[in-house]
Amino acid sequence: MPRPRSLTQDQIAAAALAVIDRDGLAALSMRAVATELGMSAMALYRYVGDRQEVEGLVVELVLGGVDVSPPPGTSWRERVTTLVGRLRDQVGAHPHVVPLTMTHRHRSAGVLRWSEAVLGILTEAGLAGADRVIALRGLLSYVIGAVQLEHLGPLSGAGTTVIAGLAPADFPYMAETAGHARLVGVDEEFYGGLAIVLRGMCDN
Amino acid sequence: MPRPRSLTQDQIAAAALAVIDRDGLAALSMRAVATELGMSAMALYRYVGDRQEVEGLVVELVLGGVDVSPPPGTSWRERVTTLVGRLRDQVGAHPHVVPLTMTHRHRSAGVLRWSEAVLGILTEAGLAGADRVIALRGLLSYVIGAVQLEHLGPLSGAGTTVIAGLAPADFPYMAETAGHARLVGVDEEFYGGLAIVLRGMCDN
DNA sequence: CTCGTAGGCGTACGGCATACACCTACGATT
DNA sequence: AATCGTAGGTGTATGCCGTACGCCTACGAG
Repeated sequence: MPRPRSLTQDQIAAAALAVIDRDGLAALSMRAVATELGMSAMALYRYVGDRQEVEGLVVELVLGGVDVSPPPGTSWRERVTTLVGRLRDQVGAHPHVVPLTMTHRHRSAGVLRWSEAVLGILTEAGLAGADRVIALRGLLSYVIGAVQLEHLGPLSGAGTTVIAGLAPADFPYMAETAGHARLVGVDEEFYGGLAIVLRGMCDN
Repeated sequence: MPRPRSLTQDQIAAAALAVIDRDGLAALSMRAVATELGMSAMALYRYVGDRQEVEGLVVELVLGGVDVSPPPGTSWRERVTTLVGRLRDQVGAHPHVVPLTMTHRHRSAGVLRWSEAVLGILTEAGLAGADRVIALRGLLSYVIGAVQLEHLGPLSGAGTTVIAGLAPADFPYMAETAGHARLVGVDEEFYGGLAIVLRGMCDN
């Protein structure tokens, strides 16, 4: 009966994501999102309960965009690798939202869809019961950790600074490893780690 | 010559951790830490540059407390498992700091010491070069992800809410897995996933 | 005993999330 | 076509936050 809505939650999510992509996560505020939409800050509260909900919408926008259709691939490992890679790419396209993805991951329907797809493949691989639970959880753990390691890692080489200022002689393995690490590309590292997890998951 | 310092960075870290443990991460503020120490907020700035540095000190306090002395154990897998378990326990003792550990992990000398110890064991296991880089990174990814999954998971069952409100029929595997998941304890889940990673890391 | 240094504090500013009261645009009803 | 109740949008205000700045003063070296 009354005045119709002029905004959708998707538009709010898109505006918030635009702010984050452009100005960084620290710049995300109700005021900034409202400005992005050409409205007053308080108008947003007709559509969301609070700032946390906006963050949740952003995560859903990013994670919900992952294609979970059955991927091609001869082996189940290849297919899981494809799904994992798609998730990684989607997050990688918006690196600033990484810290949000963990705090809000559990509320995302997108993650649920993705997990469902992965579970289907794991089932085909012969996993069931507790083994399958642990395998999914292990895989999810690896992906979450690896994405973070990749995107909120050194952050302008601060990590190297710590190493350098801390008597390299006391950390012979780390020093040597750092040398090798520079030769290993981020993709190789990510998919290499993934291969480890998939290899350990079951025998066939 | 002048007035001596009355505070150490450790005391600041301990005070901040006390605030976090008692009132949650959201309650961490310069004012709260200062009150905890019986000082004015601005007095803290004689010891730290900004709030981020306080957060870093907290992370270092938590992560630096991990015992990295060579653990007993017959196989290298058992020894790595011990080190990983110690790290998990330390974080588990202060669950509210979990979100901080990722943002500040790369600046922590404690993580460096831990990594060094793990690298030593991996080397004994016969790993070297790029393989060892990838193995360490994979292990770290798993630990980071698993700890997060464990501690900022459902958060009062919000995750289950999403599943329940989203047509369980569309997620047959998830529904079935949720049933099994309830029977798998958090420890079993964590160490089961870890075993997967360790199994896939090398052959011997 | 004196004095320079640096510790500690009070105040203030700009920005944040958001509660609340208000005005008003609008579609359903007459 | 006129009316009216509802709900959208806004302005204002409150109480937090981090932190810049300038002051006072406790202190140890001389």
